[in-house]
Amino acid sequence: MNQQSSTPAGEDTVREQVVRTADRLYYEQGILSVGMDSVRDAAGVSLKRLYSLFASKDELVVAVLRLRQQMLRQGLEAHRDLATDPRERVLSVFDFLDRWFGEPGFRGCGFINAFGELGSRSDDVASVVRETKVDFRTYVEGLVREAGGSDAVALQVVLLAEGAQTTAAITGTPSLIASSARAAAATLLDADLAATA
Amino acid sequence: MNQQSSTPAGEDTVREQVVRTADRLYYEQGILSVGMDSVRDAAGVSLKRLYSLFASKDELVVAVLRLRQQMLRQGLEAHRDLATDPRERVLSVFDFLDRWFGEPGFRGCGFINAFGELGSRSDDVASVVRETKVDFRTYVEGLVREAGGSDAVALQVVLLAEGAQTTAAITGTPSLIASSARAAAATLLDADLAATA
DNA sequence: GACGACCGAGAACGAGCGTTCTCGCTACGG
DNA sequence: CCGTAGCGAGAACGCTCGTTCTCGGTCGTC
Repeated sequence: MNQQSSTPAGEDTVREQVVRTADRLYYEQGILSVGMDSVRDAAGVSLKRLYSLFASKDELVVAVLRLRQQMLRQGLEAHRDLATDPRERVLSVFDFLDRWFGEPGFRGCGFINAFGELGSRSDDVASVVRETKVDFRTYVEGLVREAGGSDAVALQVVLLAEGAQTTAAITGTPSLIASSARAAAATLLDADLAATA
Repeated sequence: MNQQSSTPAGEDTVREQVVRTADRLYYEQGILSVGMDSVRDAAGVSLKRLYSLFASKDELVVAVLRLRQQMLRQGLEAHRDLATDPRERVLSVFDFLDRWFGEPGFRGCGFINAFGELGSRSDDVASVVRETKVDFRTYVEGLVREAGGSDAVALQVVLLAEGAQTTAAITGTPSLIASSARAAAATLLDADLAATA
């Protein structure tokens, strides 16, 4: 009990801690394989407290996905901000993916996994996943526009990124996948710029 | 009882009928949401018979995925054989996808869905999915080679196809996705041919 | 110092489901 | 005509897991 708790800030911290713990377990083992008991044990809170923070497992899952969405966004933006050239800023998406794929414990896109596990059972989960994918597409469209590209090529870049994630997850040998997708995106972007010029 | 049964051929037919029925239910509702009872009801066989044909649900799932792999292959080849130009034969992959995405009840790639649901629980299922994806990649590499393209561009075509499936499944609005991926593949293939020429 | 509200730990409950068991019928062989 | 093997229908069992309940202790308050 190293938490003073009982302050509103303490509550927020506990909630965040639970979400982070659940995210890790869910991503490692799959959402359906991780029961509330496991979350309780790993997060060190009681079931009662768990259910006072989240009315149901569904709500916890949604909170986890929202956190993950936020972290995804931050990772993308961090890599984007390393580049100044608009073309490079588009391609930074694949640098981010490359780095991610190489991390130990990479198990594919958490949103796609969640959709596969729960998409047909929970409308809330399906909505959050869809929302995230729309966000990602909008993000890429922004970068591509700044590079002078069309929304059509932005969609193609999105398809490459999604395909890279799926393929990296399933084959388990993601070494060349992100760089291959990056090269494809560069070719498509350059062709689009040449065509609309 | 319109089956004379007791002949080996009859057994095969029953088995096939069960696999087909399970495939439909699994694809529509997700594998985890369909119990053996539902398969029994829909296929019109007893549980005993079900378990005499398949030792476990896992075995049934693997059989379903193998059937689906076969049907996928046949669909791809049917579209491929409509074209004679090697470049068009590569792009026929996306004509197949376009047609598939437009079908009522399209719910994404059954293998990716199965992997999301069971990949972390059943090694057999994970293996079959991986195997299918490797097969697909090999198939595309064959087509691309005949068009004079490299394996590198073949991988890029695969990434586009995978990304199209994922995106079409999650957004639920697959109208422009396959044609967009097709155009991207054409651009990449042409660029590769020009580069290696 | 006593009382009451709160909270953690874990038991308990109920539903879903994979798998097996039981029972009764049917059909075939002697 | 009888016995028996096989099979279909569905009950039953055991496990998992989401959710709720119970019990005991603790801490703040009068």
